[in-house]
Amino acid sequence: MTASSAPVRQASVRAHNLALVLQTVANSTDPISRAAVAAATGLTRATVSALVDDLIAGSLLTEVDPAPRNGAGRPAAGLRTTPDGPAGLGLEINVDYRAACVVDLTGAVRHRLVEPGDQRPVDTATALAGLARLARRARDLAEGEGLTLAGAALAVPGLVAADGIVRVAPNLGWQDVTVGDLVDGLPVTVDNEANLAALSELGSGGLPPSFVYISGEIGIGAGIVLDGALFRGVRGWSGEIGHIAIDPDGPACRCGARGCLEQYAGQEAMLRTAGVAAVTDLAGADLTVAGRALGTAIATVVNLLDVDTVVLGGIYAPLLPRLRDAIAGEIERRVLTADWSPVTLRAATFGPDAAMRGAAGAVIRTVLDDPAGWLARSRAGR
Amino acid sequence: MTASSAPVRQASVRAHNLALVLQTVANSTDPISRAAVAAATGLTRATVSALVDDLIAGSLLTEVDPAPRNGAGRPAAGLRTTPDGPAGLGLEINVDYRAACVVDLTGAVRHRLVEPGDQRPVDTATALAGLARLARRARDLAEGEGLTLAGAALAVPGLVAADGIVRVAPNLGWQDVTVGDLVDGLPVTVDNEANLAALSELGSGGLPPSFVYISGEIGIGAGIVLDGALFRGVRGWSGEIGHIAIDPDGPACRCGARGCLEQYAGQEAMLRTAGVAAVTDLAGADLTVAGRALGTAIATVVNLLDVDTVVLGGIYAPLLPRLRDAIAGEIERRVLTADWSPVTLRAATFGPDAAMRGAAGAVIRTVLDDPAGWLARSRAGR
DNA sequence: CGGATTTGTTTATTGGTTGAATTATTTGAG
DNA sequence: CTCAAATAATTCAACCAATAAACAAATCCG
Repeated sequence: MTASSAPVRQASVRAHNLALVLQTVANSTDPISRAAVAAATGLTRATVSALVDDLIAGSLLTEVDPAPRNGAGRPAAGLRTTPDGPAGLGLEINVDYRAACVVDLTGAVRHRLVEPGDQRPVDTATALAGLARLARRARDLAEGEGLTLAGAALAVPGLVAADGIVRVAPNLGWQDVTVGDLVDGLPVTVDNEANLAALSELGSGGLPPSFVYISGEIGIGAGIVLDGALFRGVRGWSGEIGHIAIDPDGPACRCGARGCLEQYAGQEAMLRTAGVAAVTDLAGADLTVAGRALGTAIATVVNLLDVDTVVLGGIYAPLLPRLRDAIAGEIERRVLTADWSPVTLRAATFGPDAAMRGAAGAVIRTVLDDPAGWLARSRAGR
Repeated sequence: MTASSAPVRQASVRAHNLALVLQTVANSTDPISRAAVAAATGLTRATVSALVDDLIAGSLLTEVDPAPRNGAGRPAAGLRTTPDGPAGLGLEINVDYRAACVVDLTGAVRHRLVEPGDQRPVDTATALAGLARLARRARDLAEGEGLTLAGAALAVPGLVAADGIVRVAPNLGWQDVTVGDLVDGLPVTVDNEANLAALSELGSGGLPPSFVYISGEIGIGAGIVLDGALFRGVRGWSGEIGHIAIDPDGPACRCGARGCLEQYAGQEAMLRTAGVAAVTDLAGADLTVAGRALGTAIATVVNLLDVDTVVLGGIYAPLLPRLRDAIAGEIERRVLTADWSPVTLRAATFGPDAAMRGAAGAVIRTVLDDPAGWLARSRAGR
């Protein structure tokens, strides 16, 4: 059944159009008038006005001075998303730091807290307690500025099941961890680091609605974005690109198989191959082996999913100039359709903050996607 | 922007609920009452009655004797999709035959025409003319029974761009072919054979909403179904699994690369490895090499997409018993999450007719997905 | 035979968009 | 300086579709 098996009533019409108007305003770089929103969406000006009234009353939009216009006519009132409305709390825990940030509806990062420190020796409960402390600090900062947190999202370097339980995060030593209540009462969703980083790239603009983000860290993960939405797979662990087979008889991998991509293009493999100790030293090294393996893997992804853009993040982003030729060569050779449709390789725009920003962005996206729900919840007092 | 950038008016509400009711009836095995539809959809009985009236007037539904029920109460009137309403024309052209079938709204195959014969020596125009002749014969048969063709779909063993142009079908010798008007005025969509075969499996029921169908013919293709819908990729050529790399230094492939899956598990490679001449002889051969390669490829797909069901079609379907161990072994070894979430391997239920049936099914699916549009078009006379 | 029960229809109400008319505010021409 | 033209936003009656509740129809069971 394709017709999303839920009945539609008039209230859903309003909910949909409310989201449509809000997103039209949010996606516009300049302040935009009600009339322009009407033209962009296909709704009438009357309807847009009514919807905008609701959004302003619920402090999701504000009127600002419009972009100056020339010619006759009554000047428009500009609309923008409010910086004072709901905000998203983005959290990240990784091998050598934990971090939090608060992003408002306009997309601006209002606060950013980073606590370096090896998280590995710490046991899970202590790690979660530290994360909760950090999250509460961020919440206090946000509420001190009059922001209302709409929720929190946590980026984890591991496999996260659809129900939010962390099945395994090898580099943190986590196994079957339920994150639970970090900040009293605030709903927390948990997701894979690469997935959330992909979302942050999507939000950065300038990318097509379908692309694959590849995150190079100790492990290698991919966030798959199809038609503007994250593709999580049936159970939540799509994008495990680090363990696709490059050579069936290649070196043994910690996963038990042989010749996984990670054994060629993972951080440790690259350091070993280059014979250097620090990631920064890779900038001068010969990365052909890693680049070809990565290119083979990307060719596989493109053959399967027919995406035309691949974003390289994590340690790959700064190394892309040295990796590009080897990757592009394999794509050229192995992608069946490379002749008609070139594949664009891009370095990620956000550095190490990508996952954390994506997490915060995922929260504000829930508001942008369902403003009616948010208005109802915030009217119900909270 | 996620809110599918189209405004919603009242008419869209009706269109959506019309589709919801129609699909609820279509998905029910037994005749179903208006009250049961209301219970299943969450609409009120009054609304369902009004919608059903429209669907009956437009001859998409008919009243039939209900499934017998015990207990008190007024007996229900049963609802079924009509066998006399719109029908879909499914077409297929392949290396050694062309075929057509007509499927009605109930899913029954009303007519089936197969013309064996090598299509390769024939030039494109002649091949299309032959296809058009076949299609018109099928149409005449359908119209002779009072059916109205809602459209046609053509399955092609090759790469089909989103605009319906066949970029290349190597085994037919086609290149940049526009199919155009086969049956005067009837809209024809063109799609890849594996994609349409996957749709026919989806329609057969008993499958989860997300799975991958792998078609083994001369080439190897995959149809990717995510959440009940075919995933076609950005430009239309997703699922090119035949050319993902199994061994970067393997045998040269006709695509120019080395070690593609097709060189291990394609029909010709399997015959060569087994040292037999006919596909039927493979049933007694050792297929470990092909099975392991296929298993490696499937493991890659599962790692990337996190699907839990893989359907094997084409020549793989009858060979699955001999392939299964090798495939399952590679999946076990290479799928990171194999421990928690087993991958189900299935043989396809439809044999060589799969693509053709899927094509016809794709047409009737357009009616099931948008009955309002169909009613408007058929009211406008046609 | 009559109450209970379930199906299906009728009718008034509600909610949300539309379209036309109206008001508001500017530019520019005479 | 005033008035017409132009553009923005609001108001209001009309319309459409779903809902809720009452009602009619048809059966079962005691």
